[in-house]
This record gives sequence, structure tokens and C-alpha cells, in this order.
Amino acid sequence: MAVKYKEYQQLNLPVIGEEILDKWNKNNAFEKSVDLREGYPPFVFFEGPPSANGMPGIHHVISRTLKDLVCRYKTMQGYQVKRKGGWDTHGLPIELGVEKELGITKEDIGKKISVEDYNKKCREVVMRFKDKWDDITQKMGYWVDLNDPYITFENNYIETLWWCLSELYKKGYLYESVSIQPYSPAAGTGLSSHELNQPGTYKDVKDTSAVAMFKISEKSKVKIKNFVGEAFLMAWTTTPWTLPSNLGLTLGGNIDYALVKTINPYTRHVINVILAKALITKYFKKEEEDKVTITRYQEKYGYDSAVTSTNIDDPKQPWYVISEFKGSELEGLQYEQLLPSEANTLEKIQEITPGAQPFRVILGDFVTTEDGTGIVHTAPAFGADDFKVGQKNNLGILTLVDKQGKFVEGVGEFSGRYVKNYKDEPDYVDVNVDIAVKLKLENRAFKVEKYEHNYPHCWRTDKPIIYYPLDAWFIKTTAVKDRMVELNKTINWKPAATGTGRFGNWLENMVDWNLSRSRFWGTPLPIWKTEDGEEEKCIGSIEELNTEIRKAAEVLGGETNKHYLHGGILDLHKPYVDDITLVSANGKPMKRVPDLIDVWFDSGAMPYAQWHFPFKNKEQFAKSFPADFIAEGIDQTRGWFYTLHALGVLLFDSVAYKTVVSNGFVLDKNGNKMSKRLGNVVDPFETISTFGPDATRWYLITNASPWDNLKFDVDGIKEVQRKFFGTLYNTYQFFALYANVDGFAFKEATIPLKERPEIDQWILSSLNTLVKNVQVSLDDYEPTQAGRAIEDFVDAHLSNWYVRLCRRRFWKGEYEQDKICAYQTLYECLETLCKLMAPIAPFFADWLFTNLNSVTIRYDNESIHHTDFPKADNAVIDTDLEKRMQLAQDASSLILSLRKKVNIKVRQPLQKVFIPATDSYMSARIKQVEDIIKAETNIKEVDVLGAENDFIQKKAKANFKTLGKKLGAKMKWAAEAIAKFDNATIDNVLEGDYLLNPEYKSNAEEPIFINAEDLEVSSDEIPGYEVANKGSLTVALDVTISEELKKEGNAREFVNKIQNVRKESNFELTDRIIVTVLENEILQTSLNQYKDYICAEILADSLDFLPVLAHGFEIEVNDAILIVSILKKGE
RNA sequence: UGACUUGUAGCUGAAUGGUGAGAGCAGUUGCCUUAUACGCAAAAGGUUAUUGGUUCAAAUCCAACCAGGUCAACCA
Repeated sequence: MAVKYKEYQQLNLPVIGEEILDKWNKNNAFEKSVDLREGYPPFVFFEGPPSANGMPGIHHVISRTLKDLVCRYKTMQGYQVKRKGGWDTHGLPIELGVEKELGITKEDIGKKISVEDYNKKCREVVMRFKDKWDDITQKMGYWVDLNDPYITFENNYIETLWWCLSELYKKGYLYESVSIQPYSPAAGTGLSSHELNQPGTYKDVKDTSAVAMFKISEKSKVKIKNFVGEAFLMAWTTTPWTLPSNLGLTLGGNIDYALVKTINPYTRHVINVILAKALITKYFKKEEEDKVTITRYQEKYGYDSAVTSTNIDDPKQPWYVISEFKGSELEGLQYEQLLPSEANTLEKIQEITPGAQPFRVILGDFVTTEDGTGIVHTAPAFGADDFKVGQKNNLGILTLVDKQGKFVEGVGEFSGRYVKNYKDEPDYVDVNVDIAVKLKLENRAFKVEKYEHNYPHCWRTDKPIIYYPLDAWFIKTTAVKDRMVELNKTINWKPAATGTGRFGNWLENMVDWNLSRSRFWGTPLPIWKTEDGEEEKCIGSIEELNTEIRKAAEVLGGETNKHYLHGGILDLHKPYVDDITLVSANGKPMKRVPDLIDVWFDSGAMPYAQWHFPFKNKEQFAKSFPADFIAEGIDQTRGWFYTLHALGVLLFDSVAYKTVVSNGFVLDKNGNKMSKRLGNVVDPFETISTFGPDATRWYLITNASPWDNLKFDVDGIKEVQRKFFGTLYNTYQFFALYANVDGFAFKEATIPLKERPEIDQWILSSLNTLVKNVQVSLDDYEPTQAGRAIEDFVDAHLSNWYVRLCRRRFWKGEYEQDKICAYQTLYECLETLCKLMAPIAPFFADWLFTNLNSVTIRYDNESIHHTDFPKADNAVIDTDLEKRMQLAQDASSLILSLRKKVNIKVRQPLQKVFIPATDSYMSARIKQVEDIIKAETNIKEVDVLGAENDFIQKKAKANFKTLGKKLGAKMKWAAEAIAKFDNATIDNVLEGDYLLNPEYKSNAEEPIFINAEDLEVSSDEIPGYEVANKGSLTVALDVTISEELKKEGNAREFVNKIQNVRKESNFELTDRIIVTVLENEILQTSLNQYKDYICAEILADSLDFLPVLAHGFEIEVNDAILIVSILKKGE
């Protein structure tokens, strides 16, 4: 017995996913798909390494679908696409996870637990969810090589990183510097700008802000004229904890300042304050400007005594301006220290920074009058600008907060207190409030209030960061900024705006890359320094290090490196690297600088490190750099995309990737971000097991362009499942049903296209048009367009037109030419569709392909993913035919709408429909498709009314597109003129050039000639008929039902009712029946006349009328009631 | 605060500057089916966020503004 096409009870996408996955695993389908392309041109893809430290989410599924479909597509196109997987294994999230698990903090590392054990733990934990990741990778159908992945903690990987660093060092791109860095006391580490740029780091928080009053010293007071009493410089801060470290006040040289006499709102002292003139209104009310009152108070009570509430008449704050000056006039003014303590005496400051001259007014160009007071409190240790301006003006530097984020000893009552609640202490008292209170009591606060502002937070601990002076190593990315900008222009960004906008702007504003991290689990910076810092060495390979280890042991002798002399270094991590002492050229011992490097360097260097370049695989690397294609979420723009690009340019003066697709976020169905807190996270495992991988992938890709945010809604997946996969599945099911009956196995010679019926030619033409469109879209990295085009074809063309119209061809008649044509055509469509959809829906496509191919054996490939992607055959594409068929679809649709309007069901045959043709071309087209229209709408005749027929009223409309360009401002006039054309004029225009403005000479105009292409001709109004139109197509339906038509309608209605009865009675399709009907005046003649037709349709051996019927039941046929009895033959 | 981006029917998406803004989903009504799928048809739902401008013609281009999103920022 011949092999049959498998038939199924129902479509089960999750099961298909599992079965096909099994098959792939058994056959090594992925490896084969790569091996089969050996010797073909490579298409280079880089896999951005995920961290297996967290669970995969649905957003990983979308970017991986995107990566996978491109790689599959390119493979099918004949490229070899190697896909080396990778794991990101270093970094803060892992360390923090371990800290939490062990219940320790950063300070405990090296004390409660050795660095060795700690790192061992990190190494264990880092692959915690590897199984889950491998699982989702398999289940979603992401083909990537997981057998030989690159792992960033492996020695080989780190060795390449060291090589990269030493190359940068040689080029002078690696340097050390003290600078003010974002620092997270909670995590105990500095943060790179990438980390600070993680989503959600800047949060709106309410902090205690204070306007502090810095008292001008007695010596400097004399420089300011015309006042008595004490004078203060007012400066605002949102971080009062930096005030003890204040060393200067910065003013804008060109900003206007004012000396204002007023009353301290807390102490009611009469005071003189200086602030920017432009900001006076922010602190004082215009209506309270009152010189007299203040003068009176001052005369009565003296300037330095408090005005108590009893001697003040009202709570107003009177004020007046004494004098004005430019900021530059105040430069050098000295003031008294605001919060003196033993830790910040002048002596201490000068001990730290010899020669420092603090507590002065200096000038800076970053000062604005947008907020604050126009006077900036300057603590050089805690702000980048402060540091810069402090250095320039020799203010010194004072760091009264330690790395845990608490005040050092010697800051009076604040010593030892955390400046922010880093430890989640339940009874934490905000030290900033206490500082503010102290200032109030000491007549040093002018205004204290809660202030809501945007402040950066540590992306991992969620605690506020501070700016802190740190020694750090930098990569001088600014040195190649222009080159990076230039090369970025050659990268194909999808969407383009991300490349020019987000990424372009970032490059324009780039700063040097801060590489240093003071942590434990990561790639060590391979730089050794002498204690005096005079000499340093950057190591670029394990071999070099081992040589240096031996050299140092020889030169320095003693215990030096004694554990590393035999086997060399075995693990490049801490603490081993820190054990090693090297020797400088001058014979001095060198210790490694303690820093680790930014993990983004790890992933950014993956093009080189994944191949252990340059120590191995030089050829492999040469063939696989730069990448043709990468894809990740848009959040990687400043992450991976940036570090890849930076290193590509720095090391090889090259882009690292030619095309990059950045996909958007996956939001929940209401457009909210998914978060564990909101509980709206979608579990990808559940989604895939419920709907299958194909429907999930298809939905993710076709619902929105990958770079738009996706509102994830399972109803959308259901719709995809039902509409697209369900329809295609049923088309196959239909094919299999009849192909099995007829034994079609594509063994006959392929019937030439021209010998097939027109409808076959049409669907094949549409199919090839589809192939063309899909290829264009995929080549352009527009998978959404491709998927939607495929959907549209399956739904509108294949299933609901071709199969629908051709059904009879499959089940009527003998197995001969026409039937074989139908099978071959439908088969070809299905097979091609498999290939087209294979990149997006790899399981279903392979399943369908296997079902088809196991019977026909047209391919010896065991998987669709080993076949070639189809190429469009232009010879098969017949656009005129496609248009014609569209005409038939439109006409049928119009006729059906008319039937609906007059309430005549399709089963009731009608005699005639008129379709006016505006020209002979159109009339020829309609005639070619009239059989289709007749069959689809149950109408006996289609009468095409030619152009010569005057009984239709033609109507012309201007073609704005063609005419608008020609006519410009005359367009409106022309459109009106054309709308008034009668039949004869329209015919004239259709025949050739027609002068629209014969009076042009007298109007001094250019002549306007129009022709057929400038008109859109339609017709309306056919007297006596029901008319409908769409565009230039009009149909007029003759709705009179003659006696003859009525009878036929009755017969068909009867057939339909009996078929329903058969179905309800669960008769087999092939059961013969015997029908008896109680005699009936109204219907009997109709049924008798069409008896043969009826019997054939309902598989009845006999149809008889009896005067009496014992066991009959009622059916309703066109408003009449019939009593019938149906017996299965032989019962 | 700035940059980028989005705003179309209850929802999700379309629409090379060209004139009744196209579809699907959901709800209503009817119809078809020798494909256990689906579809077809009708009515309804839109000031294309708002306001201006350019143009013969704007959902589309420009400006402003509102709202959402993403990102950036030393901003005291």
C-alpha cells in the first residue's frame, strides 16, 4: 500500500513543537544545517551572551526569535551561518546574589570568607539557571551552538581580554586617573556610565534640601559696602551631608548678585544675605519689600539679637536690596567654615592637600540662575564640577565620608552615621535632617524643605549613589570619537533612527570609558605597578605572565611567586593574580593594581575572545569579523552595541557589526512594563507549552515591528493560532484527505503552467509574487512585513479563494489532467509556503514539509531547514491575471452584498447580472472570469456591457496623482470640469489627448491635454436594477425570480436541509439513503423536476412522495413545511 | 531639563503627499460550508491627540503644544 499523507484529528501546535524538536535532536538537524553549507560564503552572526544567573523571560524570546529567523533565512539562502553561543559570567549581579545568599556584605569578603572561596561560590552560582536557558533555547527553536560556547570566566577568554587591554595600553589608550565617579556605597563599587544609564536608575526622590548661610569673614566684610551686621553667602544643596566637606563657594562671573537685608525666618535675626539678583523673587515676596520695618527692628534691637515672636507684629519676612554687584567683584571673598569639626580644620586640609586655600569665593562657568541661589556650594570630593573647579582654584580636597557611605571619625556628632539609608535600617534617622536642624539652630539655615528631584540610583541595589573620588583606569574612547562617529554611519541600523539618534547622540557626547571596578569576581586588570607608582607593566598573555613570574622570582628571590613557578598561573582570577609579584625594569617589586574591569568589556570583546584570538583560530577570526548581523534589545544601545563598536574601532579601526537590529520592550497587554512586583510577568515556558513555539514566535514577529514595543496579549497568540496556523493546517488537511483517496504522490510529470486552468495559473502567480515580497522584506530585515504577507496569502488567496473555488475539482470526476493540475498546484503552494515560513515558524514548517515530502519524496533533505529558500520565478508572475482575479473577487463580493440587501439567499439562483465595462480592455477581463463569478454567486448569466452601450451612465473622476503634478493650482478647476463630463466626452478622452481648456489662448494659459490615464471612469445608475460599486467596478443585479428559478431554488434549499439532516444523524459521507416525503402542493413540482439533481447531491437512491407518512419529521423549505422520512439504505 | 520615539475605531495593526482612511479582534444581525477550520455580508464604531503652517492636495512634510514611552544629564 502506498504511503499516505498523515491526517490528523486536530491541530496541536505544542505537540508539533515537541515532536519536531525530538526529530531535530535525533538527526542533529542544526549541526547539519551548518555543515551542509561548508564551503559556502559565511554570514557572520554574533550572539550576545546572556547571563545564566537569572531566569529567561518572554523578552528574551522575542530577540532570540529575531536572531534565529535571520540566521535560518540566511542558511536557506546558501550562506554558512555559524552560531557560537556564549555566557556572560562576571559582574555585579552575580556577586550581589552570592552576598545575599551567604548573608554577607562586601566588607566581609576576605574576612569572613576568603576571596578564593567567594569566587568559587560565584563560579558555581553563575550557571545556576543554565538548564532553564538551555531548555527555553531548545523549546523556542533557537538554533545556537550550545556545545561549545564561549564563557567569559574561562582562562582562554580572559587571556584574550588581556591581550586586548595590552594592545590598548600599547596604543596609549589605557590610563589611570583620579576622578569623581558615581559610586554605590551599598554595592561598594564605582559605576560606569553604562551602568548609570541602565533603565530605572534615575528616580524621583524627596530629599531634605537646605539653603545654607556662609558667614563672610570679618576681614572680607569690609569689601562689601553699605551695611551693618553680619553678611552671608547663601548656597543651596540637596545633599546636606556634603556640607562638612565644603571648601568653596562658586559664583558666576557675569551673574548679577544682590546684598539683601532681611530676617532669618528661623531665628528672626536681622541678617544680610547675598544671592543672585534673578532669584530674589524665589525667596522673597514682592509685597513684603519693606525697608522701614527692618530698619526699625535693627535700630531697636541691634543687628545680632533675635527678634522674637512677641516683638514682631506679623510673620512676614520683610526685605530690601542694599546693593548689587557682579559675581566677578566677589571673587576671593573669604567666609567662615560652616560646620567646623576636628576632621576638617585648615591644618587637616593642608595636610591632605598641601598649600590648599579653602573657604573662598571662586568663579565657575557652570553656575546658573535656574535654581538654587546662584551660589554653588562646592565640595570637591563629591561632584565632578566641584572637583574640577576646586583643583583649578586650589581649594584642596576633603572626603569626610568613607566608602561605606558613612561619616568618618572626627565629624562631631555626625561621625559614623550613614549619609543615606544604605543598610535598610528600620529606624534609620536621616543625618541630613539633623544637619539641617543644626544649621537652623546656629542661624546658618535660611530655608530647609523637602525637595523632589531626579537622582541616580545604583541599578542593582536600588540605593542612591554618591559622587566620590576614586582612582580609576580609563579607556580613552574620546581619542577615537570622530572615527567611531564616522564608522557608525556605515552601520545598517534597524530602525535607522536608533543609529542616528540614540546611538549617534551618545557617541557625540561620549566620555572616556571608566574601566575600573573594585570587586572580586571579574576579569582582573593585568597591570602591575611599583609601590612608588613610577613603573608599571601591562601583561598581554599567560605566557608573558609566566615568564615574568619566573623572572621576578629570580631577581627578587625569597618566597616570591613560589607557588607559581612550576605550573605557572592556573586561574587568572583573584586572589591568585594578586599573589603574584613582578619585577620592574629597575629591579623593584611590582604589585597588581587591585581593580577588576567593567563586565561590558567582557562582552564587547567577544568577537575576539570567543575564538581565543590571537592565540588560536586566527583564520577563523579573520573570516568572522566583523559580524554581518547582530540583534539585541534596545537597552543594549549603550551597553553591548557600544562596547562592541568601541573595541572594534580601538583595536581594528573597523565596525564590529554591519547590521544591527534593536528590538523594543515587551510590555503587558495594558502597556505596562513587566515586573515581578506587578505580577504581570509572562512566563515563556508556559506560553510555549500552551500555544506552541510557532504561534508564539509568529505572534511576536507579526504583531508589531520588532523595534516597536510589543503589548503582549495571549489573545493575540490565540488569534494567530486559529487564523493563520488553523487555516493552513486545514488547507493541508483538505489536500491530504483527497490526495489520499486519489493516491496523488506527485509521480506524474509536472504539467506545464500554460496547460493548467487559469485559476491554477493565478494562484501560482500570486505565490511567486509572495515569494518575491517575502524575500525583499527579509533581505531588508523586515520580518514583520514578510510574516504579514504570508498570512495574507494563506488566508485571502489560498484558502478562501483557490481551495474554495476548486473544491469540486478534488472530489468530482476521474483522476485525470484537471485533477492532477489541481493537486500539483495546491501541493506546490503548500511546499513553497513551508519554506517561506520556515525561518519564523520552524517547527510547523518542518512538520508540514515532512508530511508532504514523506509521500512525494521530492527532496532527500530530512528537514526543511536544509533546503534552499525559494526564488521567485518572474515568468510565472502574471500581474494582469492577478488583477483579473481581483476583479472577480470584487464583483462576487458586490453581488453577494446586493443579495444580502434584497434578502435573496445564495441558494436561490438568479438569472442575470450586468457589469458595465468602461473600456474594451475591462470587458475582456470580465469575460475571462465570468464563470468564476457565476459559480461563486449562483447566477446564470453575466452580461458585460461594453463601452458602446449608452444605457449606462458613466462618471469620470480626475486622477489626482497624474493630473496634480501637471496642473498644480489649476487642479481644483480641472477636477470640477472632469466631474461634469458626459458619456461622449469621456469616450473622447479615453480615445486620446483631449484639450481641457479650449479657451486657453484668450485666458493666456497653457493648453491642458488630458488622456485616459488622467481619468478614473466608473458608472452608476442602471435604471431598474439593484446596483453596487467599488471603484470603477459596478454590478447591476437582476433580482426578478422567475417561476423556473424559484423551482430550482426550492430544490437547492431542499438539498441543503437534507444534508443538514444527514450531518445531524451522523451518517457516513458515503451512506446511501432512501427519502420519502409527504405530498405537498407547493414544493412537489419543484422537487420532482429536479429529482435527479437532488438524488445525486444527497446520495439518495429514491425520492418518493406518499399521501401518508407514518414516521416523518418536519423540515422547513422556503417557508413551506415538509414532512419527510430518511432511511439509511439497508436498515 | 534635553534628545529620540509614539499617538489612527473599544482593542491590535495598515495606509510611496493624491482626495469616500484600509483590515483583523470583540459585540449585533444574516448567510455559506461533502475542509471538526474558517469565511462572507450588513449596520455600527474615526474631527487620524490638539493648534497653526507649507501645498492645488496632509494621517503623512514643518512648527508649536499635550500625553505616553525610551534614553541622557555635574545640575548643586
